Amino acid sequence: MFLAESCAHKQQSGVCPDCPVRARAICSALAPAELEQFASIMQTVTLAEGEALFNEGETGDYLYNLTSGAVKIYKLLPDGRRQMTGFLFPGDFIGFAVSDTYVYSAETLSEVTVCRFPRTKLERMLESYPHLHRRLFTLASRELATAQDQMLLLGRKSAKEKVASFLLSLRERAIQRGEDGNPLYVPMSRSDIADYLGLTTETVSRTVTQLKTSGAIRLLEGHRFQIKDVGELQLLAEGA
Amino acid sequence: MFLAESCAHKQQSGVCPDCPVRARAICSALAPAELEQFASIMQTVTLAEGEALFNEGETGDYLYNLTSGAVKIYKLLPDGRRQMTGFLFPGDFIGFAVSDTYVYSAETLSEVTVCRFPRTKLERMLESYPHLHRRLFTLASRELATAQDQMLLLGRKSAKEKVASFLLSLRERAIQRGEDGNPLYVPMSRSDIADYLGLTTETVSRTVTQLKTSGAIRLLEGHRFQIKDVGELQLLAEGA
DNA sequence: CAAAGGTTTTGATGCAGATCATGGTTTGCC
DNA sequence: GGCAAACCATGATCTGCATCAAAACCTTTG
Repeated sequence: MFLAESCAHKQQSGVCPDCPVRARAICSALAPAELEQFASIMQTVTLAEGEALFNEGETGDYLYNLTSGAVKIYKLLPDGRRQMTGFLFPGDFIGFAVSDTYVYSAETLSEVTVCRFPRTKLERMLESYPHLHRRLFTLASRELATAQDQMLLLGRKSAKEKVASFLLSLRERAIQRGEDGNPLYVPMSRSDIADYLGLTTETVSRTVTQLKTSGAIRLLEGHRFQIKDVGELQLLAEGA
Repeated sequence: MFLAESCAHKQQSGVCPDCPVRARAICSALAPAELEQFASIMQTVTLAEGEALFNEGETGDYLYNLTSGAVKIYKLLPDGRRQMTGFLFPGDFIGFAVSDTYVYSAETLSEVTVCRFPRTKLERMLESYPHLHRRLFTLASRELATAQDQMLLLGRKSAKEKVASFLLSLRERAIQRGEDGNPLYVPMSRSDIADYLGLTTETVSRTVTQLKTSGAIRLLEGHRFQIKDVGELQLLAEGA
């Protein structure tokens, strides 16, 4: 059991354009014949901007792997207050359910394509490939670490620090996906960002204007941010 | 491969008093002979209140399983602001490192005993028991779900909602460990609670007083809270 | 291209919780 | 017993961000 010949991967996450199962996390650990097995239970689905993949509380029938576009996941309070818990990009998994229902809602930020796996079938199949759980564990641990960073941000950072940290972490992830991250594509609205950072749209807007005025960033056409001074942002992100 | 005869578990987490390896998450999936293997690389360590298990940034040489007492884990900003990312109780694992260094600090809240596993040895051994990764994945997924709840709390709840939610979740976990959860043992200081909830000690103190005055709770001797009205707290926790 | 509806920006005002300050209580230590 | 060091509670004041309001801008559609 080692890397499939058909597809020499350097990363454990991301999108693999060649394999029938597009997720590096899975396909880099399987032989071509095994891959076919997984591909056989999977469907490729395309969704328009603003569509829901699923809502919190629904039975978690499917697990998704995002292959293009971006997705937001969030939780709601009964009175409608919303907290984004993450933004997902190509290569990310969506909808691993601890219980039998989804614990958050997921909605597209752009047109997206996903690989959709029926949960029970997938879990049954995973039984036969126990080493894949190691990959999944690694992915979950990594997500947990970023969740902890986000707690630090939400609990202890100022508005300016939050926005600076947000832009830097988006950039970081873009770079990890192999993009150059500058200009940075920011597909989410002010209100999405606000709900991610525990702020209001007004405060996000004001803070972005401040960063623009101070010369750290510049807004370009089509949801793109040019980061003019990374060092400046890094200072702002941790309090300067 | 099924449950070890020596030890019939109902839960996937918690402390197993009978097994050499005290963690249910591990021992419930292993045969007695396999258990011995794990026990052979493990040390049982006792720590006094206020001692550090490790600090953020240090090389992650050990993984711990808590068998008695309580532990706090937290992250710091350069200027000393602190965010608690979790409180850990018997049965919980501490120190799974994504990178080769710890991504948070861990410190005891009381006298604790832990099982200490050298990380590289443990990882080498886990290679031979791939099905254990499934357990670990489940544990990590569960932690991720509580991290998301905590993000909702930090980003979108008021001080009163935060404190009420905190008490309820402590109670919940005490019950899951088999305690009755009322009166509730709260081993952490006001300042620890504040740093967990993204508040100041003063605000925590005032809010607790409010809950006391409104009759929802009562303070007892020895860090114990009597919860007089669970329903009231549940209403407060989500905004009422 | 005008009307309509959404999103972003900007300004004025308000307030929840931070900050600052003080005293009380408990704990440990010489 | 006395003194320092934590911890907790509570009052007075301040402030960063929320809220409220409205204008500017952008997108869609008839």
